[in-house]
Amino acid sequence: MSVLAEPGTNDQANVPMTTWVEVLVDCPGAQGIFTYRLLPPLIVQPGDLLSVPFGMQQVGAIAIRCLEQPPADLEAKQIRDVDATLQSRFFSATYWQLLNRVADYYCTPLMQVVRVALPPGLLSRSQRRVRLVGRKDQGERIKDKDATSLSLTSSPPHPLTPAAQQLLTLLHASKTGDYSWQYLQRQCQGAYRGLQELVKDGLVANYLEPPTTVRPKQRLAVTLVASPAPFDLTPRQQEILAVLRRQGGELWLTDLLQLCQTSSTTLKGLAQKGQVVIQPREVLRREGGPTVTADVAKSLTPDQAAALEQLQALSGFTQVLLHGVTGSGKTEVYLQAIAPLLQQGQSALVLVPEIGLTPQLTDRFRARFGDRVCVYHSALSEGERYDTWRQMLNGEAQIVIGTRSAVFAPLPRLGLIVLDEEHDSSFKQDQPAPCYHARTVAEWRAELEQCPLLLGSATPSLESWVRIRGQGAEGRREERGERGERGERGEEPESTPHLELKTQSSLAKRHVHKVAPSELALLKTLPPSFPRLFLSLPSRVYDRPLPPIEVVDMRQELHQGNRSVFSRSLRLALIAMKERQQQGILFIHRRGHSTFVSCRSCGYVVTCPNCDVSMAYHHSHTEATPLLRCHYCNYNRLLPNDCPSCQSTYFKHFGSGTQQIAQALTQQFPDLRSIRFDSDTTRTKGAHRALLTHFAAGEADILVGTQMLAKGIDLPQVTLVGILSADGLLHMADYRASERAFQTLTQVAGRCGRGDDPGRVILQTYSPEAAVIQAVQQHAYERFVDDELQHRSQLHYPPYSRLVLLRFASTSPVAVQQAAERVALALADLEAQGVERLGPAPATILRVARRYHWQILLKLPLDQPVTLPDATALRVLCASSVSLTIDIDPLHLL
DNA sequence: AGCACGCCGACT
DNA sequence: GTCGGCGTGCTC
Repeated sequence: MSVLAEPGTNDQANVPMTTWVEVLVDCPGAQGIFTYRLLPPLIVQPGDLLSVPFGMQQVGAIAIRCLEQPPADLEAKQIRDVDATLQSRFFSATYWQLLNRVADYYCTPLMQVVRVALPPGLLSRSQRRVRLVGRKDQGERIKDKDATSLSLTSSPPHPLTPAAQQLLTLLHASKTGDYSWQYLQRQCQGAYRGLQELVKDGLVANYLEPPTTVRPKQRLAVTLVASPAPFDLTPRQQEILAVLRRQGGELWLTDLLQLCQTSSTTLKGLAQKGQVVIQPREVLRREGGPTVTADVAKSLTPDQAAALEQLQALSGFTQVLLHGVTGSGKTEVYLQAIAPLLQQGQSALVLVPEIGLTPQLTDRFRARFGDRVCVYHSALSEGERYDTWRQMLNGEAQIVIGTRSAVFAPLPRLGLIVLDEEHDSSFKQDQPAPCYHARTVAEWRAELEQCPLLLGSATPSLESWVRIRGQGAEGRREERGERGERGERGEEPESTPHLELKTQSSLAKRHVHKVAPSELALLKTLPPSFPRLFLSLPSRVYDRPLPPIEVVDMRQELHQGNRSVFSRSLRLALIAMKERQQQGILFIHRRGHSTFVSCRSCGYVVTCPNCDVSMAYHHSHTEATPLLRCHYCNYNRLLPNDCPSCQSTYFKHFGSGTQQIAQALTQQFPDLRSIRFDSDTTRTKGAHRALLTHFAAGEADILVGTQMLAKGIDLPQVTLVGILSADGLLHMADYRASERAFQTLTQVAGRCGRGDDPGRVILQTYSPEAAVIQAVQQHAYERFVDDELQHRSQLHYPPYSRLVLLRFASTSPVAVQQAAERVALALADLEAQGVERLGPAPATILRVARRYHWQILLKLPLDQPVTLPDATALRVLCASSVSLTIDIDPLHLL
């Protein structure tokens, strides 16, 4: 029983008789609008997701506009029929505006944005497959006289070419005698010719598998029907009815079968006699977290109470920055801000950097709000994601906790969006387009939905800081970008559900095969003035102090003869910690064992065959086979015994990673038990939670890990944090290196002293005089921000400019370079508009996974509009082997 | 994205 | 001469 309206069930009478529909198809390179015909039983409205035939295949599409007449410029025979409705009525007017804005700003075709907004699998396409004909198990046995020709051993009408033979062998090897055409093409040279031959001989069939869309999961339920008992019931049947009655009259078929030890035939008999009804029911696949004990609102500190009060006084769109030091109880503020909304029937969206890292946050929400909390992230199975998404459409107020893609969750009546740890860079997508930042999208969404956006962090990003607090301590510069007119976007007339959905620019120019705007419209928009609010939680709950941070100069350690990775301070602190039966955290910047392996004799360094990087040494325990792993493409190889270059046996590894530290720890502190917490040990589903649970249960004394430790985990027993070396973070060739270092170090330091026992932090470094280290030590966020903003402003980096990164990639080193140079030429006249161009230049790591990378970085001024060439126009300049990605507001300039 | 149609090098 | 490579172009 679907909770969603079926197409055309409600106001059918109001809908004009439309028999044609204009759609956007899910096919890269097929931008623009296509018209389809609707055959009578189908009724479609703008925003419905459809399945349509397109060329040779079957693809997903979105209805944009309904027509009462076929377009004049198309012949009737050119128009094909809509195949089916996949999902009806899910784009509200504001939601549609949001998607358009994202597509527009990030220079992405609208359909790509729709794709990230939908659960995966909803828009699937048909697949070309090849299968053996006449296999016994396929019940398609061919007449006897032909049977000999089907056997692999006997000869077909004529000898097969090698390609055909190879295909046949492949197919015979498969259990089903069936492969996707794509797979066969990869496996076999000249596959196309071979296939034609085999099809002609009738040995294989080439067919199109229809799209397999995710659907609601159905289970058979057995329901008792009140009816006079007939006389012919067997004792077994009577028994079953009795069981069913005792269980409340309704059970899942499988449960009933198990309970009664009976067969479905027996049940069918009962159904035939009208005693029960067996019918499919929709079930929700939901990720069932562990059951948590309910809790109630905690009493608030004065700071928390003040923040909450101001939050609750808000109405409409306001951007709020909640700057709360580590351990200041931001989560409790979120929880109490959401509680009344829920009671008023409003929903809330909570975005977190990585859901696996914060099982505790999810647990707290579940404890407070029970099953009105849903999690939504990419680690869910396709079915779970689909069901959760679909359930949001049913209109019940709820809370969704999710990672960046959840910013598109179709929640009804949004009352609040929370972005926790808003400084975290995983809110930015940098792999497939659209390269969106969830914070940016959340801002638009909050504006469109007229609700507050709450950004929370102990170390806010400079962008958010400047946006909400203004230009910095001395009212810096000429107040760039602060006095823009209000963006016109918010004032667009809202389309009503029965009107067409507007795509920003496409409808006017049908058959111009571009939906992309002719310029990067966003870049012309100055930051509009908007309501904003700054909230601060300057101290920890229960007046717990922030942990003192002791900076240890590792150069001094070395001078005084300590060559260990543990300074004397850290060593003593570890021993003291163990004595007091407390727990600690050791932070290392790098996973694996050591950074690279090289030959002492000739200097040869083992590098990845696919990428221009050295391979990392991985050695989990003494008996394990040592491996070399590329951290860029995950290529693995065995550690060679001797140098591949000079055959010397002096092979040594340099630098230290989590594995090595964990080993050193067990060597030097045999009674300290440690758990490694990095992306190697947490790769599997639920591993985060499991490791944290073990640690919390006291099964280890020390958690050894990487960046992951910095992400909001709350472990009250931890009293010691050791930062093995801060230097790896400091010396990154990136304008954000300082900001990131400050954030990571502050966050890691903030993991201790969250319980009743005070904490302490030992920060080891070779550059104790670095400004970042000083600022971290003194918990001086604002001073750090002011200094950093000075630098950014001098160098015209964000937030005093906006960056656009053009990334070129290709397997051909020549083609990428040419493409980058040609595009650079095309961008030459931007200088007149005040744009700074850096590059074209080879990327820091030229080759990753066998692809060569070049890039161009543009710095756009904030105070003057810029018109960039159209994205598709730039792509035309590149050879077809070159892919061009446009990354707006990139975070990583690798 | 697929898949077709259409133009140039190594084979019968 | 043809076969068979894959470089452009279209899909309502």
